[in-house]
Amino acid sequence: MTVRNRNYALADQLLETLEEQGHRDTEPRRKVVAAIARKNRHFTAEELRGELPGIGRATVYRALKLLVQAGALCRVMLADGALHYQLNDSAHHGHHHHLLCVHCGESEDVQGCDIEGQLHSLAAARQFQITGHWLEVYGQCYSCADSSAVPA
Amino acid sequence: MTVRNRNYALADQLLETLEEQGHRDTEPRRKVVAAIARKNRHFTAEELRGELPGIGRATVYRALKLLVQAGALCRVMLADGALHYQLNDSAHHGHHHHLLCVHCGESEDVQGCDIEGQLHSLAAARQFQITGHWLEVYGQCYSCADSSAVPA
DNA sequence: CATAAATTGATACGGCGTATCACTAATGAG
DNA sequence: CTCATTAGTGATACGCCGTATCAATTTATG
Repeated sequence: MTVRNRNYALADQLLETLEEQGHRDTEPRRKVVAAIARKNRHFTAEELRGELPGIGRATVYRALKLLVQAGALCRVMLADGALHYQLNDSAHHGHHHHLLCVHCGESEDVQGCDIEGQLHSLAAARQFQITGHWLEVYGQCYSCADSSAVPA
Repeated sequence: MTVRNRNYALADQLLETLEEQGHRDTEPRRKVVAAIARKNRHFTAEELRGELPGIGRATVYRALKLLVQAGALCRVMLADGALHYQLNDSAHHGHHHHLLCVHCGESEDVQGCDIEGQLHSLAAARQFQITGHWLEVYGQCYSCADSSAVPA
């Protein structure tokens, strides 16, 4: 499957997700979703908007919100506090975390971590009922750590 | 020690911390620090500012930034995305996390959690070098969970 | 095709933090 | 103590980001 086709398929899938939630299939929405499907890393709302001249700001933000609600996108907080969006791997639609490379911006999903369990046992001791949490992990991915090592 | 005296002592301690960092002891700064010392829960910059009429906005924000840098305050992200500030317990100046009650706003510090260790072993398997992380835990504290239970 | 309902996008607003810059206050040397 | 240096102040304005509003448009559906 070519990149072009993969993106088309993904875009269609995203649109379909929205339709399943009762949202209409509109021309601007199609364009927003297509632009998102082309992304291979996390992005900001404004970045996306810049790629969609002629489409209103509110429309872009609305689409992002709907996709987050539908679970197709997730919000990622970068180390500098900037909010980014990232396509959810279809295998990772549930709750997961990210290893964010502060160097190249790559992110890896973390699924099988037992942080929940640990938090709950910790909270139980204090009779605190956990309803949710937010975790971001920052660092360097393999290739960035490798290339920055031993510059001499 | 009375509450009043405790607050004075804390304010002095905060000012001293700033002076150790090479910052001057100024009248506006003193007032900001005093207002912070009076806080017994997390607060927003604007909330603090509201309590300091006559003091410039920039001054309040600058003081907050300095205190965060000095480790006397920490930034807390609430579940709704609002950034709050919270006095660091002098025993908790190092890295720690919070259990935030979304009901009453109380927060409890979490020190002895092994999340770091867990993250590192997880990252090691992917050759990802962790340099930092951000974790907030949301839920209900004991008294809020208690009072909201069995309303009948 | 006609109607009802959702969507769009221009505009404006609001929150939040920071840059600028002339003015003021604190500090330290003499 | 006095003066010069330097940090700090605060009014203002700016910029980013997200959202409310609302008239006009488009979509879905009977």
